[in-house]
Amino acid sequence: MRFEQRTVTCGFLRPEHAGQQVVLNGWVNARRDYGGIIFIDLRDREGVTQVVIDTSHRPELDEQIRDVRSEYVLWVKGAVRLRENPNPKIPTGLIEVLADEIGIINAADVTPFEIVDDLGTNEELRLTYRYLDLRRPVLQRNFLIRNKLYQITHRFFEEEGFVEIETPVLTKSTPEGARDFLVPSRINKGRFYALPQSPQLFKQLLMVSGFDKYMQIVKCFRDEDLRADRQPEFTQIDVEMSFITQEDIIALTERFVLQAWKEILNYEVSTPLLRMPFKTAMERYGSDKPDLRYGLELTNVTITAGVCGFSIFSDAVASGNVVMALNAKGCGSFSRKQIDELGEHAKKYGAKGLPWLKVSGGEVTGSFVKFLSDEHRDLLLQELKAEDGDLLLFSPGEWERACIISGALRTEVARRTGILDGVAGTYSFHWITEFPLLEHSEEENRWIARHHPFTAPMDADVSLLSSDPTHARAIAHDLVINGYEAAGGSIRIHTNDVQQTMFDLLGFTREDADAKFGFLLNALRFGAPPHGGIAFGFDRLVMLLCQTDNIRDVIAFPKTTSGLSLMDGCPSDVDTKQLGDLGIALTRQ
RNA sequence: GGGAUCGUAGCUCAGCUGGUUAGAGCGCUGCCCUGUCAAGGCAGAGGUCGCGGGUUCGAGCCCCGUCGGUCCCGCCA
Repeated sequence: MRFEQRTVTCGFLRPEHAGQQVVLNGWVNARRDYGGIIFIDLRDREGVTQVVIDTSHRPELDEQIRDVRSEYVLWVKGAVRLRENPNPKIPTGLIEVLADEIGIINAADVTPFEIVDDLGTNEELRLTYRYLDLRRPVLQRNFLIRNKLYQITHRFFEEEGFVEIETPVLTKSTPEGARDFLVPSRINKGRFYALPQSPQLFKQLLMVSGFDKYMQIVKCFRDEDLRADRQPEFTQIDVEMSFITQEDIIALTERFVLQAWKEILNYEVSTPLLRMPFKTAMERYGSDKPDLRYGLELTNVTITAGVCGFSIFSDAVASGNVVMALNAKGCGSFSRKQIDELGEHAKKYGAKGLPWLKVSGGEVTGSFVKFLSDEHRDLLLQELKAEDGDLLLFSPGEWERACIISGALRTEVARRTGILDGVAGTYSFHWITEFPLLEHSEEENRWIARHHPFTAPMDADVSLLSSDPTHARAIAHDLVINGYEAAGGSIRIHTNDVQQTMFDLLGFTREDADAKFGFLLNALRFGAPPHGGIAFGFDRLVMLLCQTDNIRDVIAFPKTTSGLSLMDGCPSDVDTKQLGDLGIALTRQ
């Protein structure tokens, strides 16, 4: 099959090229047939160029392109000329190519969906034919942005003196944290590798080795349930440094984000970024990754609520719980049905109900107003700065749970009132710091690490480890962008004894700790430098840069929420020979 | 593990309280048309209502199961 190679792409030509002879290669985006004259829009990843077939100019072409339909692959040779009727909607809209010769490079069946941007097609079909979906300009743009971020990342960290080192993909399964994807070992039957949830331990060991500044763009794997912003395999920018403090990590991260947003979006991130302790974030926004593009802050009304006479509140407070409240500004017009829907939303996060008050025309109504004295009612209104037309939503409960419920209501109210739409296209960057080091697992009835068990406690809180572990804070930092956890890291424990103490606290026996993390404990005995780092969720950064809230829009071949790849059909059955080689027998088909 | 929601033509959807031959737009096929770019006109083809079972005189619609998509809670050190 003969075809002439392109001399320009489909996005290249402009009026100054008029008169030039060119060759285009591309896909048929659309065909408009007028009998004597036919227009073909030819598309490649750079753009679309209109090709004109004029039968009075080249009568033989009419027969040649008779069969040409959408998504055929063509080569076209012809002269560039200015259009009679320009199309201002596309960059090449001032010119067209008058075809002298056309060849069909390959035919195409009718595609299962049209290759257009404003596609209503459901994702199931798009993922089944992902290679066609990826022809759509909107997705092509996302992957060009993704590529830009790869390049910026490598350049930035290179210039900062970092060295990229690859860590293993076949690693040891560790019990803490997310479920591992396991890989059976054929040579060592009955034993398994695990795919890394992150290269955490390897990068710490590289610090012990003296590599000082390490980075890697690396695939990580977590066998947990999926979400709109979560895939089982994902990419992170993994960073670790020695002889540094938390300030160095924060400053480095800010320089990186500044550069990425500048180069890709020409957006000026104003640094230094706001920092907020975990506790403040929870109290004011009900989240450890609050979206700060809008206010709508929460209020802790525990003191007033405790004595207001409403037993749900006073009982909660009497048992050591709190009452958080949200003033949903201007939502006083919400119907009973809408308020009930908010209540249902709150219940998803563990609320038992949703007490509310409404201020309308100087009148206060609500689910529990009859239990309140005028004095306590007015006090609550005052604390919440309630004005006419406001809706007040209350969440009694255990502190963190009550905050989370109120925070979920905050987000939902922002969505329903159009506040979220109003901030689309803007960015808010900030740090959350001073995370609790530990949290208590009811399920396992022991302490578990909130971040991971290698995170160092804040110097001021080291003594709390033995006396009051709940209140020990970690030297940890999360970068939050528009309500997404975009990066997270910490200063690590770099001495054997503190790491051992941590494992003790987490309920590991010495033997356990040794069996699972002995190699780390050993390494910390041989002169480990103080170190720390951060890991960026690469896919989430790309999501934010592309302004999509679906992680599948920035991953070329993603899985569905049940972990399937609809295109190639994995995970799939394997034959018994393969299983036999691995020494594996299935208990159930 | 749990909740919500969806599955009808190639695509997007409509289809009332269970009742005749399941509709529309786009796409597709054919013909016409020399300036369109969401081309237009005329004609036409195209359906196992995701799958299996049940209730009923009768099921796209009701019930049970199952498969798949999406969103969320739990989970995600």
